[in-house]
Amino acid sequence: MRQPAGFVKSGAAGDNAQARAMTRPKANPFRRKLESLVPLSAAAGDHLEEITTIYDSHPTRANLVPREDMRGGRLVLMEGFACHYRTVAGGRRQIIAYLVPGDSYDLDTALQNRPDHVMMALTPVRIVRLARAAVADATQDHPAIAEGLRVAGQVEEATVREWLVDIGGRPALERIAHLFCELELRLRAVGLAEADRFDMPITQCDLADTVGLSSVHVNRTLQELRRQRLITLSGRTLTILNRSTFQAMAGFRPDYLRLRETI
Amino acid sequence: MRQPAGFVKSGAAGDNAQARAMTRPKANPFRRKLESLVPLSAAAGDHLEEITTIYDSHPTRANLVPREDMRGGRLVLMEGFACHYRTVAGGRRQIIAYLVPGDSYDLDTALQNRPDHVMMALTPVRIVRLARAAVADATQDHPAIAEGLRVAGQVEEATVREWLVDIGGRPALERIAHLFCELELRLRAVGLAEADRFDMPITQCDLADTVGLSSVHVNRTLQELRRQRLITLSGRTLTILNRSTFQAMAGFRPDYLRLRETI
DNA sequence: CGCTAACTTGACCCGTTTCAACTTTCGTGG
DNA sequence: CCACGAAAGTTGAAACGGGTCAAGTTAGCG
Repeated sequence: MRQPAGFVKSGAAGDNAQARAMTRPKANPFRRKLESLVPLSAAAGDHLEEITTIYDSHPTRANLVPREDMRGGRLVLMEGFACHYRTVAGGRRQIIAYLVPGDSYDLDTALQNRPDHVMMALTPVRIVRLARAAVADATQDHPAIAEGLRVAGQVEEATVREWLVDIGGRPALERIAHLFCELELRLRAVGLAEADRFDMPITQCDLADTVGLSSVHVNRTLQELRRQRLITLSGRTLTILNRSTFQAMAGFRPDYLRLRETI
Repeated sequence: MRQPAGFVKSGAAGDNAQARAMTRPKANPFRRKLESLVPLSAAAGDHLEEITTIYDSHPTRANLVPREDMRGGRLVLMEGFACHYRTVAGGRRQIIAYLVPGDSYDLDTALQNRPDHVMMALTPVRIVRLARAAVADATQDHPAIAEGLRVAGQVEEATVREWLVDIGGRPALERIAHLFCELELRLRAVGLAEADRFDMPITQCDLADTVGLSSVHVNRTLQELRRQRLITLSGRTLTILNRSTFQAMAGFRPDYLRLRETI
């Protein structure tokens, strides 16, 4: 498999309708994300949509947030996948966090990281850059938005701890399964997963750098997950075949994501 | 080796003077901790000392913060080591963070963790419980204190990410070495390490649960570190024999601790 | 002065890595 | 539109790091 098509092409006519439904959220993902964490008034939700209409596109592997501008601002991912990683002496790379549509992060805290911390697009992405003032306005006008962003930050922290536990001592099968459980819920929260099926454009190398395994072993583990009929993975579409069994096997408990409804 | 002596005995007469100097900070560790992160006025420093005079003691393995009281308060560790861990199905345990003297954490965020998140004393400890009002007063009277606590929180987050990178893909020797480098700097910052030597009361089982190895392998790795003359470890006293070599071997770079002077 | 927690050691086993070749997929340029 | 090239995925064989089990030894504390 190869890297996903760019937006120009995928936006063109002739697309498979189902694929579009799965990758194109019906509502603004930033709004949906915060709504998944805290109750939002219609006015607050509308406000979020208004400030996230102007975005720019970047291709796979683009380095997001290299510049010093936008101090105090916030980056919002509207479409595509990105990741936050750190390089280690020896050429290794550790992915620390994924960003999926609706996720955002503070540019100030990003800028005080070491230069070996990088934010990179894993697929073609669309991002909105909110200026400090825009964030300040939104949070002052709508306390629920401030609360939502605070909770989102706490979830981020909790997620890193969860990954630490996962990588610290679970065998390969459970590690990867746990990651898939998390992605499924996060994507479902913003309307990008239905019927336990979602678009998973992450390469096996990226997965390896996430869970601390070699890409060869990730490949074999994915085959094992398929062999045991726990998932299907054709093309870029991942389906979890029996959610409760799968979650139990992975030792996954969704509490740390703080979703208001976990379905 | 056995678990460390309780405070009653260690405070009694007949102690080795050097050992006392190493385990008894000259100044208030909470003050020193925040001073190591941000400049503090004398008034702010004195204020910190004033609010941390009343503490209570707990023995090794005591579960800290079980109660629902103290909402909005803050727990400050004044003496001894503690850790934050999570248990996993299968009996495994993953230590997520260490607390050394001067470290503190917010009881609100602690209380919204799952019940399988535990804060436990690794040695006999003395802790101060600051009520919400005490924290609010201190941060309002002295903005530098608020800033210091904010930075301390950011350092905590950065430390978890650092551990993730460490555990994600470094061999045993470097994993443990990296942890020792971090502990040395954190203890030095509060005056509990001198000449690259410090009191390391963490058992090999605890180390194992921290770095994601078996205790047997931790034991062998420690022997290997000694054999290579990188450290000495007699009783509970750890000495790093050649700091710059050791840090380089461990891939350790102290930036993430945000210490004002790294020496 | 014995009990118990912590540490140590040896042998064997298994999960995972490494290396290297090969196949498939897909984007691009001719 | 096809062919080429590069990125992604797949496979096998061999080596190794680390795990497990089980039996010790040491060292503090009561």
